[in-house]
Amino acid sequence: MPSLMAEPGITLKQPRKITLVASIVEQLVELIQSGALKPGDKLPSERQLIQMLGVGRSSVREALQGLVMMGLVEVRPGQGSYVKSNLHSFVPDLSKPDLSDNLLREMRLQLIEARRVIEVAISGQAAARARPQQLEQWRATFDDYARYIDDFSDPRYLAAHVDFHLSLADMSQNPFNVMLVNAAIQAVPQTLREREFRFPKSIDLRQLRESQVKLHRDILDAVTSGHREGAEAAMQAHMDFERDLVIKVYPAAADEG
Amino acid sequence: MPSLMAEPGITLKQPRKITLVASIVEQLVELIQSGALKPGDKLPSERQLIQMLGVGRSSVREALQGLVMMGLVEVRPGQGSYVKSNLHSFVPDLSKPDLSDNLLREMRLQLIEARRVIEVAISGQAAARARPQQLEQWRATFDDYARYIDDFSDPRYLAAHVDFHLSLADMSQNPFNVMLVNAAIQAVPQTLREREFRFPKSIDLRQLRESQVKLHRDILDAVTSGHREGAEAAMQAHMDFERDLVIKVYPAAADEG
DNA sequence: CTCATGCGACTGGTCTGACTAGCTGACATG
DNA sequence: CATGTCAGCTAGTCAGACCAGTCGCATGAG
Repeated sequence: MPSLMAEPGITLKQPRKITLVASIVEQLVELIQSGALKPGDKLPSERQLIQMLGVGRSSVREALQGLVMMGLVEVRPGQGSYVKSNLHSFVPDLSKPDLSDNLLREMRLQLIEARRVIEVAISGQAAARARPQQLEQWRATFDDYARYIDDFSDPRYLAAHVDFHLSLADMSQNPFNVMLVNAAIQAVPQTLREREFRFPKSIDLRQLRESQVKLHRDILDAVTSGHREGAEAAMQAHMDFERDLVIKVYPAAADEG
Repeated sequence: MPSLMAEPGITLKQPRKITLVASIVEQLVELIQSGALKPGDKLPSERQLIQMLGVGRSSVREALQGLVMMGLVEVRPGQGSYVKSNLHSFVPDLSKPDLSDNLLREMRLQLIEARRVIEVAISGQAAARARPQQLEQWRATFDDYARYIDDFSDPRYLAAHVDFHLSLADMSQNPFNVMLVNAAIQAVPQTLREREFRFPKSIDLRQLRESQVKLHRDILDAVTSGHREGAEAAMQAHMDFERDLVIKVYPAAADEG
């Protein structure tokens, strides 16, 4: 049989194989996010879900268990499963293609606003507390970040970028900061990952990359040199840049009630 | 048969009923938190776990699914389950009784430090953005908080306290803030919940409660009146108080390397 | 000897059916 | 009308079966 190796010029994407349970979780989360299931609502019983979904009970139960762990759902034995009633705001799914550009823009700005608060503070704390060995390793992470930035979808780039911010939080010597940054990063899934970047022509990609590398290098240098205020300012600049980028890429629409 | 109703002077606590799955999750989380299972380590296979635990496979699988949702574990079909390798710092479990008082003190101070950053910013934003109807509902939450504070372990008190901070985040009109506050609160489990409060005699409990109610009322008033700086200052004061309380309750030990 | 093949023993993924325990509401009984 | 009972729901758990990947090792072809 002919070899499949080294076929030139073709790239195959491995098919999105998803587990049954994950797909059930996905559907239920979407129902909650979309508001079809409101806080306090009763979910269909397990037996009903089995029939509606055409799957086994174990799959349904594992999916529900997942929702419980996410804090979205509460099960009451003998009664049923309910959407948690004290769900305040639920973070919208940025990956949903039917999100209007306006809403998407809004979400990204909100996320940047929230991240700014914690990242700036963390940056300052890291500048004051980072250990030499951590700084050394962090620089290597930055090098990876800069090396792979040419392809925004390169997993190595994405991993290095996430690692850059997580390591910074780690250097603040406060594990709860790591937790918070991690939570925030989890909320950026499709913004950085699968979603295609469709920049307007007015954006010079090469210059964009250079700016971003510079902004990160500034953070690196400021934190490394131990200047608290400088580190905070550098992170502010990074966040300002991201905010302005979102504003440029998603120009404000004309509507608005 | 004699009536059980209206027996005066007795209070019954409902027994802590826990689900099998929850107990398995608890055990595994503890193994990871304690470091017995390190990032990248392979968990026992499902079949091994059911023998070790003496439970059915569905229980084990649901527990694992929970760990996956918590982001602690990753399952690779055909290979096994593994502790996620990119766990940077893992938030220590404040409920473990074998944590030294020193470490416990440290953890609480760190959590307060992290919360201070986000809560202060959120408080200011909420002051500027809260909607009248939200403020009205928030006041009701505060009333509950103040009403039930006499018993720190009363679920209604705990729920109201959590709700107070979540609602504040909600009023900042940024869902990601709610997410972050929620994450932080999740990290305070045993600090506020099951762990018994053992205050030194030097602490006047009645005065403590009064102070805490006042601090929260100050936040409520400042946010309600829309004074951004005042709201931030009130939250600062709240966090300062909590920090000082920890310092008082857990006096610094003499050791330290 | 080298390396590919293929088999067997593992892994998790899913389904089924059965049984328990707890909740709820209707209905019969006093 | 109040009370207690019971039938029909609910989730919790278990056991066993089968599938589909993965991995390692023995075996056989080159």
